[in-house]
Amino acid sequence: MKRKVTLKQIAKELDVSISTVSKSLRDSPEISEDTRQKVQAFAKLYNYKPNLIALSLKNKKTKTIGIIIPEIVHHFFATVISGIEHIANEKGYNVIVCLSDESFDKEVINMEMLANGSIDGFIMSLSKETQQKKDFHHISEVINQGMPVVMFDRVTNDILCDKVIIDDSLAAYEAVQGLLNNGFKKIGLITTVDYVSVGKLRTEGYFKALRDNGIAIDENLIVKIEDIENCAEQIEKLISTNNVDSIFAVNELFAVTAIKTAKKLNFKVPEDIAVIGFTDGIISTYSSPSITTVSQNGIKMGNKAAHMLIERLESEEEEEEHYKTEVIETHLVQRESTPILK
Amino acid sequence: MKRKVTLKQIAKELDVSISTVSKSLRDSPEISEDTRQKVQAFAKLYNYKPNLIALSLKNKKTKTIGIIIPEIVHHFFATVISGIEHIANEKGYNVIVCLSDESFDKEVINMEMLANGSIDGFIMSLSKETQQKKDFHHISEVINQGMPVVMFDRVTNDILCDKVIIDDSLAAYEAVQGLLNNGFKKIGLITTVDYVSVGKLRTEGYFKALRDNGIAIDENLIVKIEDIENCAEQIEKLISTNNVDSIFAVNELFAVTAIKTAKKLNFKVPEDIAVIGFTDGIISTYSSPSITTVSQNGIKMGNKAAHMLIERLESEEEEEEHYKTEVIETHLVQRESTPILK
DNA sequence: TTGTGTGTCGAAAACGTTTTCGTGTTGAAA
DNA sequence: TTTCAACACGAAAACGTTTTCGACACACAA
Repeated sequence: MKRKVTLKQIAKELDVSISTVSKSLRDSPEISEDTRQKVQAFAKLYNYKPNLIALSLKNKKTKTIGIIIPEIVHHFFATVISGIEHIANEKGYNVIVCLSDESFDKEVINMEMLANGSIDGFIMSLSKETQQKKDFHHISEVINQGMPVVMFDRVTNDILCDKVIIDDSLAAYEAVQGLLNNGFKKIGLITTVDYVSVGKLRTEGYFKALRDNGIAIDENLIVKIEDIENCAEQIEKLISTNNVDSIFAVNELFAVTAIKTAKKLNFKVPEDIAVIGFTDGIISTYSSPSITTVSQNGIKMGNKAAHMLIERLESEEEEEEHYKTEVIETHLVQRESTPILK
Repeated sequence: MKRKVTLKQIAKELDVSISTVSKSLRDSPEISEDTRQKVQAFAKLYNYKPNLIALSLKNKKTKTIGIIIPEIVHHFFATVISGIEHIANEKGYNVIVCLSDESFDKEVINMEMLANGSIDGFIMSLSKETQQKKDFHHISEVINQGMPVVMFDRVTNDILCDKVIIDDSLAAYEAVQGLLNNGFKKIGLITTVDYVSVGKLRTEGYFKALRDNGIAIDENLIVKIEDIENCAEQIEKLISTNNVDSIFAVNELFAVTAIKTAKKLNFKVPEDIAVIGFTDGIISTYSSPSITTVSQNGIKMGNKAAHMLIERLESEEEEEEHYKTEVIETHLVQRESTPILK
């Protein structure tokens, strides 16, 4: 077993100083052709590679991006990571991933941990608990220390920083409008509890679409799901006791559960009940029938977030208070769970 | 904006030496009660936290685990990461994730990058291209430098290190045996090309089950899929031209595609064709019909891999050549795509 | 001979820690 | 008064880099 070789060892072997070795390897003109070649040959032979930790310490830059997300076993978040990683890699950055498990405490702990030198900046999406508590001190603290933060998807107005989002409300509006355009009138809504920012926004889009079309809002058609484990029961109640002609669900899981439940109750999808979901993930593609859904391009969000963060990291010093919010466009992916919508 | 405070700054403010500050914060008995309290109070006030990069350099330990996987938008790999992260977090480690995108070159580059000091050890699963080329020099090099490596799922016998796998062959055998026990005779196989280690092993399990039951192997019933994009065509050909009574697919995607294709061709699942998949992911659960499948507990694999790596990292010096291969148990999850199997 | 470059190189600081060792002061024992 | 331990603290090295600055040798011009 041969341990990694250092500048010091090379210097000793070749009987020159450490500085000479360093300069030789960086092709400094200070060094004579002779010694430079000698050093470079030796370094190559022993496969010298500079120690990145030492460089990080010296440069006060780690070339590493910290990602904090609620969970990773989740198609959307996985695609975002993929999008981030791709750009990061391209620009010579590594990516360190921490999961909050939707817990405020874990989010705080992870952020504080990473903030102590391990990374140059954050890309994050808020945990449910954080959104519920509305406590963002850990984030503002990090920003105050001069560490850039980019938030995506689950963001908050209480923090000033770069953000990447979709227009959740508009996307939901368009989906519901699509149903209305095609004659659907009793549109059920399956959504999350209000403190989940994106759930709330999508719900607002649903409201607005109904309002704009002069349709009264029927609270009986709305299901708010707190615990995903037993969402099936609530959905079954919605479908069986109200004769909805269609359903708008704020995520894939609710949508596929709605379809399975409808089929179980002997409704045909889309003939008896049309279903539109949100987030174009693996479920929507492979469900039977496949699900018409609002695409939410995680790769693009990740790409954009990484670009924004890296740009801020590499721009000459902090041009603070010039934060941008990028909106990634969405569109309706038409599949089998609805008739073709005009 | 207040930057992070260092020992040096505290020392200067309090007019003591850096060593005194360091010792005070670590409750060294060398320091008088007075100064210790004074320093600790000051440190708390300014929210001092030691710089982890400096500690890494000093201790030659980063408390970070490097993960290299082919892709992250993949339910199984995501669960493994989740499993790793959970244990890592528990033990005070961070996790840095790199994606090889199934490319040999990216795998090599990422490994070399991380090996230069950024991490203490690797957990990895081989890219397809690496398995095809059978070139593992980058891995043996890393191991040679004294950095522990734990491989999972897609492993190779050419490298000696800790491994976490399932018994792919046995699991496949049992699945196929399950079909045979229930009277199925013409069992189609949808598998990958041979160089994918797990695909090959699962194929072998299929062979062995047929052999043990005295059933001749019919090459017409076997589809090997190279490119996942157009697997539907090959599967359609399998189903339409051979009257298979059941299908064993070596992953979820093949299984769900088989079901969709069968339905398209007006076969009923499971009545006309029963389908068993591999890997209990999101697709198997939410497909219609839901898919009977071999569970492959990614969380457990991740947990185990993390435990093995951390144990090796923290055991007193290298007790080399004592590598273990852990086999995670699997079992058949019975769902709707098959009759109840005895 | 003196002075001025020029070409090569090394010493040392810096990044932020921890830890070993040395040192000065104090008090008490001899 | 001398000696010695105990106490409290500081200097410095070490981790592995990069970079600034100074130094030395040599050649060439004045």
